[in-house]
Amino acid sequence: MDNVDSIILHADQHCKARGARLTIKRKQVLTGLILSKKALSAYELIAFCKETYGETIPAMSVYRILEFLEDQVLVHKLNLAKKYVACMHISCDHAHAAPQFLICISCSKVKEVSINESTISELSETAKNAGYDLYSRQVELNCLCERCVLA
Amino acid sequence: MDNVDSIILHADQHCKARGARLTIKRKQVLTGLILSKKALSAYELIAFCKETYGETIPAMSVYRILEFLEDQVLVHKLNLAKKYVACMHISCDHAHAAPQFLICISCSKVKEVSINESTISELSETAKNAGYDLYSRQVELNCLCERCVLA
DNA sequence: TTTATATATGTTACGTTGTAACATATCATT
DNA sequence: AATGATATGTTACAACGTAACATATATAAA
Repeated sequence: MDNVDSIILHADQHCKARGARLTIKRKQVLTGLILSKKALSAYELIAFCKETYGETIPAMSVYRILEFLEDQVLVHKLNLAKKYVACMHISCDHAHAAPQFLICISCSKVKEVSINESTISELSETAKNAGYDLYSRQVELNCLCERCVLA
Repeated sequence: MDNVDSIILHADQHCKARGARLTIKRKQVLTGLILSKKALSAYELIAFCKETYGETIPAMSVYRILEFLEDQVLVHKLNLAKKYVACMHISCDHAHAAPQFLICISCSKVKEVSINESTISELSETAKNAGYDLYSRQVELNCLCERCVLA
């Protein structure tokens, strides 16, 4: 899988272009998320770095690294699941529509899809009418994936 | 505010009709949520019961009580905020549409509104097309309320 | 190159949310 | 009063997350 390497390289350039640095530890954490088929918690990422690189990154650092990766839009935080996923647009440079995250509550598999503009504006309108402003256009939904819905 | 008492009485009858018991401690916790202008955490409810009734309810019990109240659809759990609110339909018996919770991330004020059937089915369709089944029709959105959006 | 400055990471010590496993108390019925 | 079901208490802990302060590493300027 040197596909990962090319994604990392791309992310590296993306950071440089924004005047930010994708350090080794940041790359390690990001690699964990890219390789994972599911959302991972901060502590699962700590375990990954330990197993894969022999690095013991303290929790505080991992949270800081995840925050950095979020700021670079390389990673999304799933507040519902308290886990993290690599952005599905990490390799394509195009802009990001409002994301809808489908999170399997059984296996943590996550799919990031774009929300219809009409849907997000309906949600936003409904909120507006109630006197609330959407803080984020990210919608997270607890689901069951195809596999888990059978089990 | 004997309005609260009448709500509690109503909830009591609602539970009885379902063969469940609204005990004193359950009433105390529910009262806390009814009186509160905002979503409360389990530990905030423990503090409320301590202050208001002199009861020190252990965390384990409060979580069990909240689960009971959820089962009776008297209370909703806001997974995004890790807090709880009284159901806004607690006094009216009519059925519950898919709820959309607007949560102020600054002050925890929450408004529960019904989602347009079209909106929820769009979300559900999008999920379906991606191979996911919605586990719940509850949508939670981080917002800023009118007051906090100014500050 | 060395110094200064900003950026990144490490350390310690906690706070919050939540639960497993087991014990006891309270209620409803015979 | 005895029994069985329901409700609550106790202890001990796990996971998530951060504040405050210390150190290391990179980058730019002298």
